[in-house]
Amino acid sequence: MASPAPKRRGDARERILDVAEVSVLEKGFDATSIDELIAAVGITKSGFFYHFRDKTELARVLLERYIEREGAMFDELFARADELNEDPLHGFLVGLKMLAELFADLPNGHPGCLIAAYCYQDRLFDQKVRDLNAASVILWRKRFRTRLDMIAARYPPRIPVDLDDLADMLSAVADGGIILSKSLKDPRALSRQMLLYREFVKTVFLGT
Amino acid sequence: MASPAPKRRGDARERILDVAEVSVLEKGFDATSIDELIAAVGITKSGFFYHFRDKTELARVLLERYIEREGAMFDELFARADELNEDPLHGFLVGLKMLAELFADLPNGHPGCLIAAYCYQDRLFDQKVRDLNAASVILWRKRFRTRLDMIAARYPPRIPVDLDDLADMLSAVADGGIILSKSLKDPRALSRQMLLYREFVKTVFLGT
DNA sequence: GGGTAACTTGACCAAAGGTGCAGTGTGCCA
DNA sequence: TGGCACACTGCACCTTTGGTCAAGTTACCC
Repeated sequence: MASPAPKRRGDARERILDVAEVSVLEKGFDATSIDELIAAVGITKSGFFYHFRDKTELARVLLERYIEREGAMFDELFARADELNEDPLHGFLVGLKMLAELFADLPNGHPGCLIAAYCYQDRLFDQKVRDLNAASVILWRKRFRTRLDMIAARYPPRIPVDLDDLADMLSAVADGGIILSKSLKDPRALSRQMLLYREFVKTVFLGT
Repeated sequence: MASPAPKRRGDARERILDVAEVSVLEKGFDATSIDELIAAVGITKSGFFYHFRDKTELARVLLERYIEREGAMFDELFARADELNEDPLHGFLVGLKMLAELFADLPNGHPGCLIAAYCYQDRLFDQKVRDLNAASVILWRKRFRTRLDMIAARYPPRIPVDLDDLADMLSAVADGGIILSKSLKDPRALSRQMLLYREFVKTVFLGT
């Protein structure tokens, strides 16, 4: 077990979010009770409502934090991969391999994608949260589409694919791979799917 | 709106399952209240507990029904595709195209995959349900792996891929595509991802 | 030493899952 | 025609959970 809730004053809000995120990914948002969160964090119910107007606000803040954090992580990873490579294709391929290794090294498997969890609990959230969700998917598409454009400029695609779709496919394979890994309780499944996507990208731009 | 719950005697159980499935895919299992289900079906709470020991049993029966129904649907679709083609590769490619068209023609988009929904609510269910979930993923793998083996026997792969992984990728792209479609509220995203997977399969066995 | 952020205490409410059990109407089989 | 079983209804009651309200306390910063 982890340390027994040291009750550091002042960071309760962040700790609520940490505990809530794990719980939402394991049980869903509705099943994540406020009582459970405050017990884990070591505050009272009133303390919770001091930080969040209601459970809806928790959902929104949770998603905002997730989008920002994961976006930064991906940007950083692919920026590092680019530093090691002049060529945009090889930079992307190295990035995908690093991503696969990162996923493979998670000891308990990937904890899950909040975007995916939320879209299967759509009706629980308000329009603001749903819009945030959709916007983040578009953001992922743009993120990778930019890279694919740079690659396509140097390596004309050997297979006719829409680059928006190919960009979306990274998200799809990640989300699908997480579901495989979670269902099978096999952390490696996600990593293997990422490498398969990498193989596809390689083939699109370099051929067989 | 649909017809106003005709209250046909004797089929309440099946109608509970129908309503529950939609609700679970939109709100999650915990947020799907028994009160809501019995109101939609037009029976009492006691009526519900006559059919299901508890909510856990509803979850199990729901998943069993889903696995059986979707499995039969896929088998039928690919069997039809095979009838039109002597060649296993072309049969599979035709099947994938039919699948993409099927997805594109769903007026309100794909309702969602219960396997995916359940794996993001894992801790809500008992071991029996979790095992059922994992077994169904293995079953999907076997289903497509058998086809890929027949294809590989005639068309040696041009790209080094593990055929189990390539079989799993269909599930992954389907689940990931559903998440894309749901998040973006764009029913076509799933269909496009399916066609991209089809392009990959084609390239693996035929080259560029 | 005063103010404010970050909480606590405790009372209360409605909705939801769940239990227990007696009763009822409808169709089918002998 | 009788009777039995299936598919429910009706009602009383319990606990947990989200949420509200008002008033008080504690630590830290200026």
